[in-house]
Amino acid sequence: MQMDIDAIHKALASPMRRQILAWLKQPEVYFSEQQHPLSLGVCAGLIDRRCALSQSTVSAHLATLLKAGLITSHRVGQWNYFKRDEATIQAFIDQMTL
Amino acid sequence: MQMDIDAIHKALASPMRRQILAWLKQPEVYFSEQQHPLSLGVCAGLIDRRCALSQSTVSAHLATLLKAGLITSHRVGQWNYFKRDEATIQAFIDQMTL
DNA sequence: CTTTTATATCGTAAGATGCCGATATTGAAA
DNA sequence: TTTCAATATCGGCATCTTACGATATAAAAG
Repeated sequence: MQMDIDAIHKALASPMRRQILAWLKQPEVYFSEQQHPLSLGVCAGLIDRRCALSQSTVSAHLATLLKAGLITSHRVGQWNYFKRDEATIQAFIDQMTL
Repeated sequence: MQMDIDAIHKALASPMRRQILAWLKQPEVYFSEQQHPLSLGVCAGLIDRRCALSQSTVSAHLATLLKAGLITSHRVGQWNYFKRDEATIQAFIDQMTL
């Protein structure tokens, strides 16, 4: 599995992005209000609401996490669902000898 | 053990700093030319030479790693020796659930 | 004391990042 | 086909980061 180690480290350098990743780890805790099944992921709007930031800024953070491969996105109708990419996350931790 | 998780992530966001940490993992491989015992650490000048960067820039990178607690420094005469702080590094990896 | 060597710090410029509001896009609904 | 809702993208600032050369500091050497 090839990863962009540098993109991942840079993505993780932001507290907000680490927070988003943490929230996505327990969607049933942090996003229980979502109408659609959480198995799809969490839609951008709900993540927005948790961050005290503008919609455009949160969208950019999600794009950064996505480009790093730490999350995946899945569009359904007008919603875009995001979830952790556990395979990439685990692979990153495993190779992370430091 | 309290760590500045954010400072560590930010320190690791630079490829050059990750490279320095990697070199320091095997000083006998990368800094065998050092006259003084490697058990002291590796002196700044030798690290300088490995990086294709100015002395002042490398000094700043070392300061960043130091502030994050990823390395320690030890001055002896006119030299400043740096070595990895394995305890902090390991503690960081351990808490790194992501 | 003066000079040399090793390293840190300062001032600065270029580029990257983070944030915003405004606008574009996409799909659903009326 | 107009409108609405969800999200992405754009343009613009402000701040942070990285790099440099120049200078300061500290210790050793002469």
